[in-house]
Amino acid sequence: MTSSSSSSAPEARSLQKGRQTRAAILDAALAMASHVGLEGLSIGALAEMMGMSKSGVFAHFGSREELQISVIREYHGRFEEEVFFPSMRQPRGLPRLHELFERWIRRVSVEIDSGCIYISGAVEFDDRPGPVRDALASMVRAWHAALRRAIEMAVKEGHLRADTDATQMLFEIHGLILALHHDARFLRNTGVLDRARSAFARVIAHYEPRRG
Amino acid sequence: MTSSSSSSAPEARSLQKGRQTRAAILDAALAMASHVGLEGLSIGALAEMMGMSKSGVFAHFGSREELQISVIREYHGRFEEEVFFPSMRQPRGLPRLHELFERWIRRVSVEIDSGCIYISGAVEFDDRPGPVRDALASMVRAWHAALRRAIEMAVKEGHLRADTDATQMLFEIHGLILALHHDARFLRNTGVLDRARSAFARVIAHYEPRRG
DNA sequence: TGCAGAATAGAACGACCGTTCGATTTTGTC
DNA sequence: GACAAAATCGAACGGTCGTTCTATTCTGCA
Repeated sequence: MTSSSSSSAPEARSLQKGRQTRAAILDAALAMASHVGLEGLSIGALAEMMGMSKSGVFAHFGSREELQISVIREYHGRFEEEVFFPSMRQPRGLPRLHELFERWIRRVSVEIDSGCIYISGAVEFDDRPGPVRDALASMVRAWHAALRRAIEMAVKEGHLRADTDATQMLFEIHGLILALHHDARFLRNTGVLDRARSAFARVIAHYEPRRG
Repeated sequence: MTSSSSSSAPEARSLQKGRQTRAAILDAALAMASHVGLEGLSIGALAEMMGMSKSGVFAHFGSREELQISVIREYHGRFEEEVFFPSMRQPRGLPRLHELFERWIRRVSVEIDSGCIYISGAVEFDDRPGPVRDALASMVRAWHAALRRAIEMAVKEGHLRADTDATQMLFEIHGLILALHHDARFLRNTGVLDRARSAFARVIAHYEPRRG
């Protein structure tokens, strides 16, 4: 990989080799799942994609179900890192809420290779109880709770009306994301990003304190 | 099979037997697909559910893909019959639009055994070109076009502002349906039907002519 | 450098998949 | 009731699936 210096010692040795390949597998699995869904994940196909044997891949997870859950956790981590954490650097209230939404819609519609597993997974595991569904649901709920807190903060800051129903507002905003995902990814409509943005502005405006 | 009267003539003979069983299979397939998705449809499982052989089921469709498309068409027909046609009996404009929405949200959230294939299929076939996706997309688009017409009629009737962007409004309403589907079926939240209703009322109010 | 243990390969398993084909049963018609 | 056609069955096919084993290779530490 690299020829730096005379020392042949592996540069990145802080992790065992296993952790590294596990991370690489997870990376491929995430890309795969965003295309064919969590249920479409196949250890064989993953192995071929990685250039290793099925059992080699399998050994890192112990079961297909555990692989699916690991993929969900991985997605959750990236989602936090790309959407949640950066938005926390914005001031409380509307600025932060706006940043959350903007990063969210980009994540959902723009990054082509990384379709939203929260959304596709929700549909796939509608009617299928089990640990995968539980993991998925708990993370979606965590994300929704974070959004609700951001809304409630905006209320406390006086950016939104005091009688704002945060859950109701979240419901409406979430709907915009889902419509964006649907129209952009399935119908392949153009201009939907701006539709989502202007609808978001309307929702915000409705919950803003009476002005003028 | 039956001992009624001296005539052994089959009571319901207007259809060949084949059509009847095909319809019965389609019925079971629709129920199955709404639980496990169009991709989860399995001819073997369907055969067992019907009490017949795999090849017997298979012969009615010729391929799995054709079965999936038939299921989509069947769903489309039912959707028209339960949502679209009855709503056309309402007067043009807001009454009709309201009826369309009300029947739509019931279809999506209430009828447990008949989850919306439009929604689950859209996610499943996000990234999978082919005839199944095409069939699904064309029917979703037809349904959206019908809704857009209903909105435009409401504009013409003077129930909505003349400068209403019908596509934008449709986007927002569709989002409410998707949020309802998500929260009701995946998160199993309660009270979401009323959330959708009140959000719908808000959307309508926003596009209504300035009053007072 | 050697050695324990981790990592990977490879083959095999039973199960299910969609599909094909020929045999068999059932149906509708004269 | 006979006969052609339609409907259904049953077995088999090649393929993929997740999973389990037993070897083998590689890695990291003494």
